[in-house]
Amino acid sequence: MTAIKESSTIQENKQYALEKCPVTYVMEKIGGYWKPIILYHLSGGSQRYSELKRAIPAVSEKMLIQHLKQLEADNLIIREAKPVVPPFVTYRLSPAGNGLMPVIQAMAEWAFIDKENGFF
Amino acid sequence: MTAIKESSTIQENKQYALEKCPVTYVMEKIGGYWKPIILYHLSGGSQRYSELKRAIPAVSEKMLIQHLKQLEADNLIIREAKPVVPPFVTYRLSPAGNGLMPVIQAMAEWAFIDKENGFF
DNA sequence: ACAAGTACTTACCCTAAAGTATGCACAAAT
DNA sequence: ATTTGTGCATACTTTAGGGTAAGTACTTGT
Repeated sequence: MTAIKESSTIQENKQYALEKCPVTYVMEKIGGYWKPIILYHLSGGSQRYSELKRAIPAVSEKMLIQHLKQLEADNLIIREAKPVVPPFVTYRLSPAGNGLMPVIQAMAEWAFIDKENGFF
Repeated sequence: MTAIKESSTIQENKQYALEKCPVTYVMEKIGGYWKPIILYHLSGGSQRYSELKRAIPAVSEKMLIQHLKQLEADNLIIREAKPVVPPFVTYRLSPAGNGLMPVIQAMAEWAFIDKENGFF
């Protein structure tokens, strides 16, 4: 699963910055490139693993589960597996994950405004 | 300045995803770990380079200028240099950068709520 | 008998991003 | 005369993140 290493200078410094800057705190949780994108795709309701995979073709399977596991560990999403075969696993937002929707929404809105204005 | 390479599989795939997912679009602009943090510190008004440095001690100088240059290139911040010595350079949000404030605000708010609920 | 679909896991490798360190130009202060 | 501060640039190394590929277990469809 390629765990994330914890020590090194940046990790320690981050620890310090965490207490000062709320945005830093958020970046620790959804700072990766893919996490906000995954959360966005879950904003419409629960999705199966394979649905997410198809919805985000740019992400490799490894990255997808890795980030799903991390999001689950951070209590942002909830995994539900039905004990059938073939497997049937769905992911959905937790209450805490739902609390992030204003962030994701704001992102989506800004993207549209930005495109309208031709800033790209 | 260590420029960012453009090609490779992920870049091409991102290109595709860009047209489908607004959040992906946003991540291309402020997806790095530091960018939202920098923007947050500029939300209170213009800051000198050295002020930013002190405000975000966890970031190395290299990362700081690198991201400031990228943010400037993406028209999210504006650099102003007074031709004096020692140099006097300030950074502030551009109109487009200001449009991102709802995102940053939403992040900050979520961080506070999350901490209150003891989700960490 | 074989392929296909599901939700992963694991291993190996490679590269982009970040760390570290140093240099620069110039002026004011000590 | 040396140090201090400013806003960077540049080289050199390390590491974390991601790519690719293969395997697993079990069932349904052909």
